[in-house]
Amino acid sequence: MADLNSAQQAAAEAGNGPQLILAGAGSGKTRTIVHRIGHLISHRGIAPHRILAVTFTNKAAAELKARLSQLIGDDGGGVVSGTFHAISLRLLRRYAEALGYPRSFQVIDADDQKALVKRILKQANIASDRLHPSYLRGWIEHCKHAGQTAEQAPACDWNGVDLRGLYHTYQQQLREHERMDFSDLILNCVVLMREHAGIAEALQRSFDHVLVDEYQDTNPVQHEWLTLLCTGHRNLTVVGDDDQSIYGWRGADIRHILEFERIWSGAGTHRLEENYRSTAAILDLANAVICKNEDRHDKCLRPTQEQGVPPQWKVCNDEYDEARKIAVQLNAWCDMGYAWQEMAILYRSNRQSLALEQILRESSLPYRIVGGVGFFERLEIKDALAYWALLNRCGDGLQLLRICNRPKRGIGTKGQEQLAALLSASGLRAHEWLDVVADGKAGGAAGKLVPIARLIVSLRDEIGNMPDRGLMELLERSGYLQSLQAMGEIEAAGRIDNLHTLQRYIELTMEQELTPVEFMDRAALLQSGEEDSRDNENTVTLMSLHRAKGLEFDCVILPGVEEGLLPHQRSLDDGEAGIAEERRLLYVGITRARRQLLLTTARLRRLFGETHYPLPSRFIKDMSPAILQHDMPTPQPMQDESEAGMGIGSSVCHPSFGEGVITDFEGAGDAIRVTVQFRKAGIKRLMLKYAALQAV
DNA sequence: GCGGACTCTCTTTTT
DNA sequence: GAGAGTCCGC
Repeated sequence: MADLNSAQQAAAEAGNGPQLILAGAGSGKTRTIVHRIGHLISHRGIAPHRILAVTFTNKAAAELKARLSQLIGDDGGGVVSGTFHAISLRLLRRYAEALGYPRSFQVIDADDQKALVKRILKQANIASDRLHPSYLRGWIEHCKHAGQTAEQAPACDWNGVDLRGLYHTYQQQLREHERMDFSDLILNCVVLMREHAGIAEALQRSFDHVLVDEYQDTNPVQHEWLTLLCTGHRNLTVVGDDDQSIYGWRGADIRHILEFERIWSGAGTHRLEENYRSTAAILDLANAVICKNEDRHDKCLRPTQEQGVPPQWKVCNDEYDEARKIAVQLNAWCDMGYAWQEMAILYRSNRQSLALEQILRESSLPYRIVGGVGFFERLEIKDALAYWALLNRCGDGLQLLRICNRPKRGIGTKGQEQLAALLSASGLRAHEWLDVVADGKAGGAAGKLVPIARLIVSLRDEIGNMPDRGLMELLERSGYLQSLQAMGEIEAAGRIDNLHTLQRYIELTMEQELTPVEFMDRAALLQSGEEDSRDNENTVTLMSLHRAKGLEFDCVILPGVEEGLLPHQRSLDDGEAGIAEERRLLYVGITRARRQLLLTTARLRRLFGETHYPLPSRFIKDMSPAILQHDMPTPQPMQDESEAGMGIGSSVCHPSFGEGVITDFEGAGDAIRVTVQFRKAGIKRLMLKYAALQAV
């Protein structure tokens, strides 16, 4: 406890009952939560396995475990910790049968989920311009986040389509495939507790204390999950920062943290406002941005570090110019003695990584991109896992259909439909049915599967009880590896490389004596790169702002601080709430930085083959040049600035060119010539005297 | 059923 | 501008 300041200590030692810990960015949140767990164990005599610690990401869960082992040793002493999804899945494995699912059900990933929704719409003869698959998927997700099953969902008519009915069909199909989607993991846990008092009581009795990290990002169904679990002892400790709530689109409701004290009567509240991470200059900027938001717990980050150098804002010509300026800055930081791994580029949209990647590669700067297509989402990995699951007697129909024609075995759409029907009629699990196929007794299109079925069945005998064996042989002898070659040599080499990585991963994981089903769970829940060995490599990190939550770097660059990108175009539809969340996103980005911070804006940005002329983000206005150094060629104010209310960065309106922003000027008096970046008309240089510009 | 060429869409963030 | 979807001839 000696490591803690008084606020942290009070939070860590707080007594029973609901506790709200409002922890600003960089205020030692994880340290406090770890010490609270340590305190519960060593001072209050709570058994470690009766403490449940919930996080949102696998990375945060791993971090928590590591810090716990550091503090109390012994592998964290048996504290139960994991993401909402991982813990839910663990519970469902035990109780799935109460929901009418076999215990061996699998998780469906985003890709297969999308394909399923499409198939349902096709079967129902609904064209995508009438109801878009992604809209339906989104609507169903939305219901699930709100805790509504297909029966409880509100009736909703969309262009004459009954959405609730389709939700129902979707759930039926999932059930037929013995699959749950990500949201089901949480919702089904809640349903389990709602409908089975016995199970609910058993779960409530399993834990004495529940702690939740990043509480600002809980959605209603997660809230109910916690409520059901903590009914009785009410020992719920939540840690979070309403200013960092950035998952509204995933159903997160910021009111859970704003109104915690009302929802949980008698709750203790603790505020951690001392920031140990960033320089005072960076915190000034962060505070200036976030204090403009209205619905928030009133608090302010207090610096403990030195003043530091002022953050900078650079305006660039286009995304390539931006990337080049970024490369120059990274090199400059390197010369100052910062390591590459202490630098990060955090963007709003993953698409922004394209130009950055290109320029960084040309500049021979070491970088790595976090995010994008995850390891377990790759085509060859999904194929291989499908083979592996069938080999290890846990593969389902979706997996059989996935590999039935890879490599080509002459089974097209019709053949696959027939296979699905045959499998369903057999009443067997897909992996069991393979035995029938191998005997040549399945008939129809299954005839084409006889060789592969025989291969699998014979390999099963060979590997016996060793799930880490046989995969590569199966891929080789089935002709799968050969079929990859059709993609071209280089591409195939990369994919085969991935398959070897998978093989190593299987061997490594199987040392922990997991069952094949448990292994598949891990693959389903694990995001790529999170626990990658590449974490240790000395490279600049590129990732989305969302992914950066919870991380910190000495040097941070936030590219694309523009209208349309930050705030994002799509967020504007949500009005004030949308803008507020975008502002928090910028706040999260700023507070990732310890020492150095650079914001950039491009005057021209090409997106989807179209050219845009974005204006600087509205948030720039909240960061005065006193706290954000504007990097402009001529930083003096214009003579008539006070009179016309204009200067560099001012938004203006022109009678024919429309809206724009002043990016530069030259000359003086009547001869002032301004450079204006118009939203639609592009860059124009105009005589201020005659241009009839109006300040907006 | 397959493969090639063509068209068309769809572009925020993730467990 | 790329990836997915569709059509068509073999």
